[in-house]
Amino acid sequence: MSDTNNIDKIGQLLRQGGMSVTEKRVQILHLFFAQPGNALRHADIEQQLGSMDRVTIYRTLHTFLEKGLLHTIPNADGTAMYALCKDECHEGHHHDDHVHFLCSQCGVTICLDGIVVPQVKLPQGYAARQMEMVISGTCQTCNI
Amino acid sequence: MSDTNNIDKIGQLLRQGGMSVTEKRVQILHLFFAQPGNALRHADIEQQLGSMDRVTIYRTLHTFLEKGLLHTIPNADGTAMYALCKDECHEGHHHDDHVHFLCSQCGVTICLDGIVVPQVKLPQGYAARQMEMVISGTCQTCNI
DNA sequence: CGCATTTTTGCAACGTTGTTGCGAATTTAA
DNA sequence: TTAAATTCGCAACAACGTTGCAAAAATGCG
Repeated sequence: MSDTNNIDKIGQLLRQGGMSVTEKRVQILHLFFAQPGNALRHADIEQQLGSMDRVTIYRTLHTFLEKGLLHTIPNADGTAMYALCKDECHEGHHHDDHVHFLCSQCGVTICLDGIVVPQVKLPQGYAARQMEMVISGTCQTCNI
Repeated sequence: MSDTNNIDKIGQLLRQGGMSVTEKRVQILHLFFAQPGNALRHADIEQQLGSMDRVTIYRTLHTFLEKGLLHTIPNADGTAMYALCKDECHEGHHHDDHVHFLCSQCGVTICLDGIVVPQVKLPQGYAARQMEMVISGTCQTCNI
Protein backbone atom coordinates (compact mmCIF):
# COMPACT_ATOMS: atom_id res chain seq x y z
CA MET A 1 0.00 0.00 0.00
CA SER A 2 1.47 3.39 -0.98
CA ASP A 3 2.04 6.21 1.45
CA THR A 4 -0.38 8.58 -0.24
CA ASN A 5 -3.07 5.92 -0.14
CA ASN A 6 -2.58 5.66 3.61
CA ILE A 7 -2.93 9.40 4.04
CA ASP A 8 -6.18 9.44 2.06
CA LYS A 9 -7.47 6.53 4.12
CA ILE A 10 -6.52 8.23 7.37
CA GLY A 11 -8.49 11.40 6.65
CA GLN A 12 -11.46 9.30 5.61
CA LEU A 13 -11.33 7.19 8.78
CA LEU A 14 -11.20 10.25 11.00
CA ARG A 15 -14.14 11.92 9.26
CA GLN A 16 -16.12 8.66 9.33
CA GLY A 17 -15.69 8.55 13.10
CA GLY A 18 -16.91 12.12 13.45
CA MET A 19 -13.44 13.40 14.40
CA SER A 20 -11.89 16.53 12.98
CA VAL A 21 -8.83 15.92 10.84
CA THR A 22 -5.86 17.43 12.62
CA GLU A 23 -2.15 17.23 11.94
CA LYS A 24 -1.43 15.35 15.18
CA ARG A 25 -4.12 12.73 14.66
CA VAL A 26 -2.92 12.07 11.13
CA GLN A 27 0.68 11.75 12.30
CA ILE A 28 -0.19 9.26 15.03
CA LEU A 29 -2.56 7.19 12.91
CA HIS A 30 0.01 7.16 10.15
CA LEU A 31 2.48 5.45 12.47
CA PHE A 32 0.02 2.61 13.04
CA PHE A 33 -0.65 2.20 9.32
CA ALA A 34 3.07 2.15 8.59
CA GLN A 35 3.37 -1.22 10.37
CA PRO A 36 -0.04 -2.86 10.38
CA GLY A 37 -0.40 -5.64 12.94
CA ASN A 38 2.26 -4.14 15.18
CA ALA A 39 1.27 -2.67 18.50
CA LEU A 40 2.69 0.61 19.77
CA ARG A 41 3.13 2.03 23.24
CA HIS A 42 2.79 5.66 24.17
CA ALA A 43 6.59 5.81 24.53
CA ASP A 44 7.13 4.46 20.99
CA ILE A 45 4.96 7.19 19.54
CA GLU A 46 6.59 9.88 21.64
CA GLN A 47 10.00 8.74 20.45
CA GLN A 48 9.08 8.56 16.77
CA LEU A 49 7.24 11.89 16.72
CA GLY A 50 9.83 13.73 18.76
CA SER A 51 8.21 17.12 19.11
CA MET A 52 4.66 16.08 19.96
CA ASP A 53 3.35 16.80 23.45
CA ARG A 54 2.92 13.79 25.76
CA VAL A 55 -0.59 14.80 26.72
CA THR A 56 -1.70 15.15 23.13
CA ILE A 57 -0.56 11.58 22.47
CA TYR A 58 -2.47 10.27 25.49
CA ARG A 59 -5.62 12.11 24.51
CA THR A 60 -5.40 11.06 20.88
CA LEU A 61 -4.98 7.41 21.82
CA HIS A 62 -8.05 7.63 24.06
CA THR A 63 -10.06 9.22 21.29
CA PHE A 64 -9.05 6.49 18.84
CA LEU A 65 -9.98 3.84 21.42
CA GLU A 66 -13.43 5.34 21.96
CA LYS A 67 -14.07 5.62 18.25
CA GLY A 68 -13.05 2.03 17.62
CA LEU A 69 -9.92 2.72 15.54
CA LEU A 70 -7.57 1.13 18.06
CA HIS A 71 -7.76 -1.59 20.69
CA THR A 72 -5.57 -2.20 23.73
CA ILE A 73 -3.46 -5.24 24.48
CA PRO A 74 -3.00 -6.29 28.10
CA ASN A 75 0.64 -6.21 28.99
CA ALA A 76 2.40 -7.82 31.93
CA ASP A 77 4.84 -4.92 32.30
CA GLY A 78 2.08 -2.46 33.07
CA THR A 79 2.33 -0.15 30.06
CA ALA A 80 -0.62 0.08 27.70
CA MET A 81 -0.20 -1.11 24.11
CA TYR A 82 -2.39 -0.09 21.19
CA ALA A 83 -3.01 -1.66 17.80
CA LEU A 84 -5.22 -0.96 14.78
CA CYS A 85 -8.67 -2.51 14.77
CA LYS A 86 -10.01 -4.37 11.78
CA ASP A 87 -12.93 -2.91 9.86
CA GLU A 88 -15.45 -4.91 11.87
CA CYS A 89 -14.78 -2.80 14.95
CA HIS A 90 -17.13 0.07 15.59
CA GLU A 91 -17.54 2.71 18.25
CA GLY A 92 -17.91 1.05 21.64
CA HIS A 93 -18.18 -2.40 20.11
CA HIS A 94 -14.88 -4.15 19.58
CA HIS A 95 -14.34 -7.49 17.90
CA ASP A 96 -10.72 -7.99 18.79
CA ASP A 97 -11.07 -11.68 19.50
CA HIS A 98 -7.71 -12.50 17.97
CA VAL A 99 -4.60 -13.77 19.75
CA HIS A 100 -1.73 -11.39 20.52
CA PHE A 101 1.89 -12.42 20.32
CA LEU A 102 4.67 -10.80 22.33
CA CYS A 103 8.26 -11.51 21.33
CA SER A 104 10.41 -11.71 24.44
CA GLN A 105 13.56 -11.19 22.38
CA CYS A 106 12.87 -8.09 20.24
CA GLY A 107 9.91 -6.88 22.32
CA VAL A 108 7.51 -6.49 19.40
CA THR A 109 3.80 -7.13 19.93
CA ILE A 110 1.81 -8.45 16.99
CA CYS A 111 -1.90 -9.05 16.36
CA LEU A 112 -2.34 -12.57 14.98
CA ASP A 113 -5.47 -11.62 13.10
CA GLY A 114 -5.94 -15.07 11.68
CA ILE A 115 -6.01 -16.81 15.04
CA VAL A 116 -9.20 -16.59 17.07
CA VAL A 117 -9.17 -17.00 20.85
CA PRO A 118 -10.49 -20.53 21.55
CA GLN A 119 -13.60 -20.99 23.65
CA VAL A 120 -13.26 -22.40 27.17
CA LYS A 121 -15.90 -23.92 29.41
CA LEU A 122 -16.19 -21.85 32.58
CA PRO A 123 -17.36 -23.25 35.94
CA GLN A 124 -21.04 -23.00 36.82
CA GLY A 125 -22.08 -19.46 37.65
CA TYR A 126 -19.45 -17.59 35.66
CA ALA A 127 -20.46 -15.56 32.60
CA ALA A 128 -17.83 -14.50 30.05
CA ARG A 129 -18.04 -11.18 28.26
CA GLN A 130 -14.55 -10.82 26.87
CA MET A 131 -11.52 -13.08 26.40
CA GLU A 132 -7.91 -12.04 26.06
CA MET A 133 -5.08 -14.33 25.05
CA VAL A 134 -1.45 -13.25 24.92
CA ILE A 135 1.23 -15.71 23.87
CA SER A 136 4.86 -14.84 24.47
CA GLY A 137 7.88 -16.43 22.90
CA THR A 138 10.07 -15.71 19.89
CA CYS A 139 8.73 -14.21 16.66
CA GLN A 140 9.38 -15.09 13.01
CA THR A 141 12.27 -12.67 12.65
CA CYS A 142 14.04 -13.58 15.88
CA ASN A 143 13.69 -17.32 15.23
CA ILE A 144 15.85 -17.40 12.11
CA MET B 1 -8.05 -25.13 56.75
CA SER B 2 -7.52 -23.56 60.18
CA ASP B 3 -5.66 -20.34 60.77
CA THR B 4 -2.88 -21.93 62.82
CA ASN B 5 -2.33 -24.50 60.08
CA ASN B 6 -1.83 -21.64 57.64
CA ILE B 7 0.74 -20.01 59.89
CA ASP B 8 2.69 -23.27 60.21
CA LYS B 9 2.57 -23.73 56.46
CA ILE B 10 3.73 -20.17 55.83
CA GLY B 11 6.87 -20.52 57.94
CA GLN B 12 7.64 -23.80 56.26
CA LEU B 13 7.19 -22.35 52.77
CA LEU B 14 9.49 -19.43 53.52
CA ARG B 15 12.24 -21.66 54.91
CA GLN B 16 11.87 -24.09 51.99
CA GLY B 17 12.54 -21.20 49.60
CA GLY B 18 15.63 -20.16 51.53
CA MET B 19 13.98 -17.00 52.86
CA SER B 20 14.21 -15.86 56.43
CA VAL B 21 10.93 -15.87 58.28
CA THR B 22 10.02 -12.29 59.09
CA GLU B 23 6.88 -10.73 60.51
CA LYS B 24 6.15 -8.78 57.31
CA ARG B 25 6.51 -11.77 55.00
CA VAL B 26 4.25 -13.87 57.20
CA GLN B 27 1.63 -11.10 57.28
CA ILE B 28 1.60 -10.68 53.50
CA LEU B 29 1.64 -14.39 52.72
CA HIS B 30 -1.14 -14.89 55.25
CA LEU B 31 -3.36 -12.54 53.29
CA PHE B 32 -2.98 -14.69 50.20
CA PHE B 33 -3.75 -17.90 52.11
CA ALA B 34 -6.83 -16.31 53.66
CA GLN B 35 -8.50 -16.24 50.23
CA PRO B 36 -6.84 -18.89 48.07
CA GLY B 37 -7.48 -18.41 44.37
CA ASN B 38 -8.02 -14.68 44.76
CA ALA B 39 -5.48 -12.28 43.34
CA LEU B 40 -4.29 -9.21 45.24
CA ARG B 41 -2.84 -5.91 44.10
CA HIS B 42 -0.21 -3.94 45.94
CA ALA B 43 -2.92 -1.46 46.94
CA ASP B 44 -5.11 -4.21 48.45
CA ILE B 45 -2.26 -5.35 50.67
CA GLU B 46 -1.36 -1.83 51.70
CA GLN B 47 -4.96 -1.19 52.69
CA GLN B 48 -5.39 -4.41 54.66
CA LEU B 49 -2.06 -4.13 56.48
CA GLY B 50 -2.40 -0.43 57.23
CA SER B 51 0.92 0.26 58.88
CA MET B 52 3.26 -1.58 56.53
CA ASP B 53 5.64 0.45 54.39
CA ARG B 54 4.87 0.63 50.64
CA VAL B 55 8.40 -0.29 49.68
CA THR B 56 8.45 -3.35 51.92
CA ILE B 57 5.32 -4.62 50.19
CA TYR B 58 6.86 -4.11 46.74
CA ARG B 59 10.06 -5.86 47.74
CA THR B 60 8.27 -8.75 49.42
CA LEU B 61 6.08 -9.33 46.36
CA HIS B 62 9.18 -9.41 44.16
CA THR B 63 10.87 -11.87 46.48
CA PHE B 64 7.83 -14.16 46.45
CA LEU B 65 7.70 -13.95 42.65
CA GLU B 66 11.36 -14.93 42.33
CA LYS B 67 11.00 -17.81 44.73
CA GLY B 68 7.94 -19.13 42.92
CA LEU B 69 5.38 -18.56 45.69
CA LEU B 70 3.35 -16.07 43.64
CA HIS B 71 2.66 -15.45 39.97
CA THR B 72 1.48 -12.28 38.24
CA ILE B 73 -1.70 -11.82 36.26
CA PRO B 74 -1.64 -9.39 33.32
CA ASN B 75 -4.13 -6.66 33.89
CA ALA B 76 -5.60 -4.25 31.38
CA ASP B 77 -5.71 -1.39 33.90
CA GLY B 78 -1.95 -1.38 34.31
CA THR B 79 -1.61 -2.42 37.95
CA ALA B 80 0.13 -5.69 38.75
CA MET B 81 -1.89 -8.48 40.36
CA TYR B 82 -0.43 -11.39 42.30
CA ALA B 83 -1.82 -14.82 43.22
CA LEU B 84 -0.55 -17.92 44.99
CA CYS B 85 1.17 -20.55 42.89
CA LYS B 86 0.28 -24.20 43.14
CA ASP B 87 2.83 -26.64 44.53
CA GLU B 88 4.14 -27.50 41.08
CA CYS B 89 5.71 -24.06 40.75
CA HIS B 90 9.37 -23.77 41.64
CA GLU B 91 11.93 -21.03 41.64
CA GLY B 92 12.19 -19.54 38.16
CA HIS B 93 9.96 -22.18 36.67
CA HIS B 94 6.26 -21.38 36.78
CA HIS B 95 3.45 -23.65 35.72
CA ASP B 96 0.62 -21.16 35.89
CA ASP B 97 -1.07 -22.42 32.76
CA HIS B 98 -4.54 -21.89 34.19
CA VAL B 99 -7.13 -19.37 33.04
CA HIS B 100 -7.72 -16.17 35.05
CA PHE B 101 -11.13 -14.65 35.52
CA LEU B 102 -11.72 -10.95 36.17
CA CYS B 103 -15.15 -9.87 37.39
CA SER B 104 -16.02 -6.53 35.86
CA GLN B 105 -18.70 -5.96 38.50
CA CYS B 106 -16.96 -6.58 41.84
CA GLY B 107 -13.42 -6.33 40.48
CA VAL B 108 -12.19 -9.62 41.94
CA THR B 109 -9.59 -11.64 40.04
CA ILE B 110 -9.66 -15.41 40.44
CA CYS B 111 -7.38 -18.24 39.34
CA LEU B 112 -9.49 -20.92 37.66
CA ASP B 113 -7.07 -23.67 38.61
CA GLY B 114 -9.16 -26.38 37.00
CA ILE B 115 -9.17 -24.76 33.56
CA VAL B 116 -6.05 -25.09 31.47
CA VAL B 117 -5.23 -22.59 28.72
CA PRO B 118 -6.09 -24.30 25.42
CA GLN B 119 -3.36 -24.82 22.84
CA VAL B 120 -3.40 -22.72 19.67
CA LYS B 121 -1.63 -23.30 16.40
CA LEU B 122 0.75 -20.41 15.71
CA PRO B 123 1.80 -19.29 12.22
CA GLN B 124 5.02 -20.71 10.77
CA GLY B 125 8.10 -19.30 12.45
CA TYR B 126 6.57 -18.40 15.82
CA ALA B 127 7.62 -20.31 18.94
CA ALA B 128 5.47 -20.11 22.09
CA ARG B 129 7.04 -20.14 25.52
CA GLN B 130 4.16 -18.91 27.67
CA MET B 131 0.43 -18.41 27.22
CA GLU B 132 -1.82 -16.09 29.20
CA MET B 133 -5.59 -16.12 29.06
CA VAL B 134 -7.76 -13.67 30.96
CA ILE B 135 -11.54 -13.88 30.71
CA SER B 136 -13.61 -11.00 32.00
CA GLY B 137 -17.29 -11.02 32.81
CA THR B 138 -19.39 -11.59 35.93
CA CYS B 139 -18.40 -14.02 38.68
CA GLN B 140 -20.42 -16.58 40.62
CA THR B 141 -21.32 -14.16 43.40
CA CYS B 142 -22.29 -11.25 41.18
CA ASN B 143 -24.40 -13.44 38.90
CA ILE B 144 -26.99 -14.40 41.52
C1' DC C 1 22.28 -17.60 75.69
C1' DG C 2 24.98 -13.70 73.85
C1' DC C 3 27.30 -11.79 70.06
C1' DA C 4 28.80 -10.91 65.17
C1' DT C 5 27.13 -11.22 60.50
C1' DT C 6 23.71 -11.13 57.22
C1' DT C 7 19.25 -9.88 55.81
C1' DT C 8 15.26 -7.08 56.00
C1' DT C 9 12.78 -2.86 56.94
C1' DG C 10 11.53 2.10 56.85
C1' DC C 11 12.45 6.51 55.25
C1' DA C 12 13.50 9.86 51.79
C1' DA C 13 14.13 10.89 47.34
C1' DC C 14 13.53 10.02 42.59
C1' DG C 15 11.60 8.25 37.90
C1' DT C 16 7.92 6.89 34.92
C1' DT C 17 3.21 6.69 33.46
C1' DG C 18 -0.99 8.75 33.16
C1' DT C 19 -4.59 12.66 34.28
C1' DT C 20 -6.73 17.40 34.74
C1' DG C 21 -7.39 22.52 34.07
C1' DC C 22 -6.87 26.27 31.30
C1' DG C 23 -5.52 29.63 27.83
C1' DA C 24 -3.73 29.71 22.98
C1' DA C 25 -3.99 27.77 18.50
C1' DT C 26 -6.32 25.15 15.02
C1' DT C 27 -10.32 23.19 12.69
C1' DT C 28 -14.92 23.44 11.26
C1' DA C 29 -19.15 25.38 9.75
C1' DA C 30 -21.77 29.22 8.26
C1' DT D 1 -14.01 35.63 6.39
C1' DT D 2 -15.53 35.18 10.71
C1' DA D 3 -17.55 33.03 14.89
C1' DA D 4 -18.09 28.77 17.44
C1' DA D 5 -16.31 24.49 18.62
C1' DT D 6 -12.58 21.52 19.09
C1' DT D 7 -7.85 20.42 19.84
C1' DC D 8 -3.20 21.38 21.49
C1' DG D 9 0.58 22.60 24.66
C1' DC D 10 1.96 23.84 29.07
C1' DA D 11 1.94 23.39 34.02
C1' DA D 12 0.69 21.03 37.78
C1' DC D 13 -0.74 16.97 39.93
C1' DA D 14 -1.58 11.91 41.21
C1' DA D 15 -0.52 6.93 41.20
C1' DC D 16 2.67 3.32 40.74
C1' DG D 17 7.11 1.66 41.16
C1' DT D 18 12.42 1.86 42.14
C1' DT D 19 16.92 2.92 44.51
C1' DG D 20 20.24 4.19 48.32
C1' DC D 21 21.17 4.18 52.85
C1' DA D 22 20.94 3.79 57.86
C1' DA D 23 18.32 1.45 61.64
C1' DA D 24 16.19 -2.80 63.07
C1' DA D 25 15.45 -7.67 62.97
C1' DA D 26 16.72 -12.50 61.86
C1' DT D 27 20.18 -16.02 61.50
C1' DG D 28 24.32 -18.71 62.65
C1' DC D 29 27.88 -19.92 65.77
C1' DG D 30 30.73 -20.39 69.94
